[in-house]
Amino acid sequence: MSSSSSAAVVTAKICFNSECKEPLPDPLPTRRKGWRLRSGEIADLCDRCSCSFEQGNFCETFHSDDAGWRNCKTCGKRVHCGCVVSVSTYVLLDAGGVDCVACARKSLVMAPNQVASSPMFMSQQGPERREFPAKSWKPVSGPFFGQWRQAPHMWNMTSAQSDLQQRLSYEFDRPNCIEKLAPGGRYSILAHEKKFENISEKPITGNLNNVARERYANGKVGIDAASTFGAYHGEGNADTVQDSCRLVGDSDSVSTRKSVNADPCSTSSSGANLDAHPNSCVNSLPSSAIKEDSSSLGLAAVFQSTNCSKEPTRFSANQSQSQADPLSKQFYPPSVIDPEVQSQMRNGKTRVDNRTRSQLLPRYWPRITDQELQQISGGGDSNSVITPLFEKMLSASDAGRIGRLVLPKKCAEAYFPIISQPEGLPLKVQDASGKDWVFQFRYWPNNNSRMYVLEGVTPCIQAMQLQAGDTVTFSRIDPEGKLIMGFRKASCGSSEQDSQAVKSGNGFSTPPESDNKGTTKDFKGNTESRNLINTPEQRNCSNFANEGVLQKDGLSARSSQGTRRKGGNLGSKSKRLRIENEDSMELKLTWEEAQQLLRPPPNCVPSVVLVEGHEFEEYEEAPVLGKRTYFTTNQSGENYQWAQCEDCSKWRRLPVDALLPSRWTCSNNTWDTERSLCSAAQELSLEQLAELIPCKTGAPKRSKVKVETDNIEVSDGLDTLANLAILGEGENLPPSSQPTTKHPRHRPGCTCIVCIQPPSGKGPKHKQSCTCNVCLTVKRRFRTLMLRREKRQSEKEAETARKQQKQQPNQSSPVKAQVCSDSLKSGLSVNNSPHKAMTNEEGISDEGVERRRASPSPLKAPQIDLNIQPEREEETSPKSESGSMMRLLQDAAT
DNA sequence: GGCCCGCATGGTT
DNA sequence: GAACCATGCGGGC
Repeated sequence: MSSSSSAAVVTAKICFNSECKEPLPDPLPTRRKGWRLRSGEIADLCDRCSCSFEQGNFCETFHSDDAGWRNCKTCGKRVHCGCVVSVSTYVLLDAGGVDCVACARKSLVMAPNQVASSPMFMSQQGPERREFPAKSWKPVSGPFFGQWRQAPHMWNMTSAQSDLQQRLSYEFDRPNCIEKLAPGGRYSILAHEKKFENISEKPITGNLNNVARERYANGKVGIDAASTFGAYHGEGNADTVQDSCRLVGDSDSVSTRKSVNADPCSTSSSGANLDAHPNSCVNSLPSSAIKEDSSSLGLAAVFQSTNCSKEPTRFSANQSQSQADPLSKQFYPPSVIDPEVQSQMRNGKTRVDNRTRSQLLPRYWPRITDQELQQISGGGDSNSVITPLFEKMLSASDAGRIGRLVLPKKCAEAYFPIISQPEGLPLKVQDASGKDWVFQFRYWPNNNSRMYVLEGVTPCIQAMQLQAGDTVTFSRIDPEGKLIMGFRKASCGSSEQDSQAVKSGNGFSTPPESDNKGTTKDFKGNTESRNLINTPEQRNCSNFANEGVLQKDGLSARSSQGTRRKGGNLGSKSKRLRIENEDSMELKLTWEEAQQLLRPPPNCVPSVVLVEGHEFEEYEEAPVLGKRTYFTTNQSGENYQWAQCEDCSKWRRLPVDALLPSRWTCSNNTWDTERSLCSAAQELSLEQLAELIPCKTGAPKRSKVKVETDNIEVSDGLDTLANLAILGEGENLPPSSQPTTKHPRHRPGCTCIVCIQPPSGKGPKHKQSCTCNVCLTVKRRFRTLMLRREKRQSEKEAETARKQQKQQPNQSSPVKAQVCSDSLKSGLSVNNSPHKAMTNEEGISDEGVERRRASPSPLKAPQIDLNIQPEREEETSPKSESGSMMRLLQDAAT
């Protein structure tokens, strides 16, 4: 970006200063300060002129006799207002006259009536306001409180200045940013001034002022880059962006238009557009440019209204290219900016952006196309300048019902108002349809840091029909400073598109942001990527979906995929999800099995307690894990159990009440001395055992193992339970014999039946007063099932009873009293019993209840038989006792 | 019991 | 190893 590259316009190798024209070495040894030419290039100056320019006395040196000198209204200092060199050293005052930039800055900072707020601020009052001493923005009263206007005295500032004001309000005043600035960063007006020292060599005419005043008079606020650009070029009364664009386009080069129109490689400062290199097309970017740190986080673009887009010069020469070139349609993180431009930006833009930018994860870099931007601001002010800020792919929790969108910290701190209180601020955000949403921007303290969230996003998320994996984008429209929220659906991205996107690799729109390494080549071959955007399918997908910045293209899909964390951030920290869906299922199943392995603690004498009339053995110690056995009944009805030797794997028949340790061998077979040695033959063949023990045949749920491998299955269950036990205590005990005082549903020390009840139903039992979840569930479930069954049984009877009731209406009351009495006897609370509730609610007649007293229902018994399985009894015989308490408890436990 | 709020936890970068 | 951030979880309503 030197004059040598535009020799047609600028005489190469001589100082650009017409007053000097000193020959320049070729090539220039170092980069020198100079102002920006209309072509976007920087005037090359000799050492002396460059030094003078840099020191700010260029005009005094070379233009002292020229017209345009004025005095600062505040300090009286002479200010040259007649040339581009000094264009950024003064500020036009509303009441006329000028202020030198130093005084302007003072007033900017000091003016008490110009306490700036975030353009997005809703609350114009309040403590948060203190955090915005920045000074150039203030709210404009009116219905659209989200719109902000530049302070009147600054209205004549350049767009870059105005943009600076905005960024100042967000960044400059942040302590951290100040801190970053401290080492020499000049993130101040002067910083921007510096940049605008490079505007153009063409002398400024009065048009600039006129333009500014006209815009002021017309109520137009802020001067965008385009108008400024036109004005700076003295192209006449560039009153609007369109005008300026046209003027620029009429007289300027394609590169100029590109710099204004399509070059996204500009900073958040509108003025950065002016800095765009004429060849700043990403295609031409050297790879080094990509690797270089950018100088700005924000990406500014002059929004071109639809009518403006009709301007032939707006898109004219560029239009086809623009449409054909996705890169020209997209906004790129500054890292793709021409390194020279970056250098320029660095000169003027401070290190804040550099640092912020470098700290921002690529996944948050905005990937908004200007197509989207146009949609964002569709119908908006054509003067608007859209600055894509950042984007974020919605996580499951973001898109969930909680309504909290977690904001990347860096992004929140860079682009949203500073908040000092966790309560934060209401933040007004406009979606692309123009609908305003108000979110609460706040934070939570988190590990000596902050976690920023937007609360209340659910309605917006739902309105946009977003879900996890979709991407929301945040942009800012200047000069209003409105926050714009767009979105991009991930669902539309097809694999084909993805592959195309991969092939095209069009810069930041496609690569997985986590992969910076790919960005270099990603900036090549973007034509293909643009075609991708314009495919009919994509157009369909890119329908604005009635408002959103909807880019259902492969780019976004890839982006979404790319942003996905390892293991995916969709559906949550997927590991947890996997545990829930897979491991926990496995755990649950093995737990069911493991319950059958529980044994009463050794050398522990139980105490007998009554639970609703039933005796339970209470052990002071938690149960231990025993060996799994299988209960069978022979033809004579005799019950016994089968256990497998740990050593020889032979099956031994044992008494039904035998309780085996976790490791049981033939030598422990005290019940059958003939088979107390592994050498002894097995009583039954494996085939016979397979028939005898159903679980060996695969009939039960998890009996997919053969007899020979059954111990493995048992071991699995043991291990599972042992692991659970290990979580709690018993480090010195072998896993299989550790007390199981911890398991998923219970607390340490729990003595509920699940923890202590052996599979046989014998041994430890829970307290009558036990209030563990399982016991309560058992009771509740029992009652519910009983009542359900009772209800069904009595429905027919109830009908008959009603008929009888009609005939004998006076008999109902005594019956009801009797029911209550029975309920009390049964140990159920009358008042709280679901029995009563259901009875009453379901309208079961008293007659029916009375009849139930005579039925074989367990409720009629004085005490509940917890061993009853009403579900099975419904299907079989009410008197069936086949169900076990353990089964019921297991059902309840699961 | 459900929802919301605020914080804690822990996986990921 | 620190920071970030997605999500879990407990308490309050």
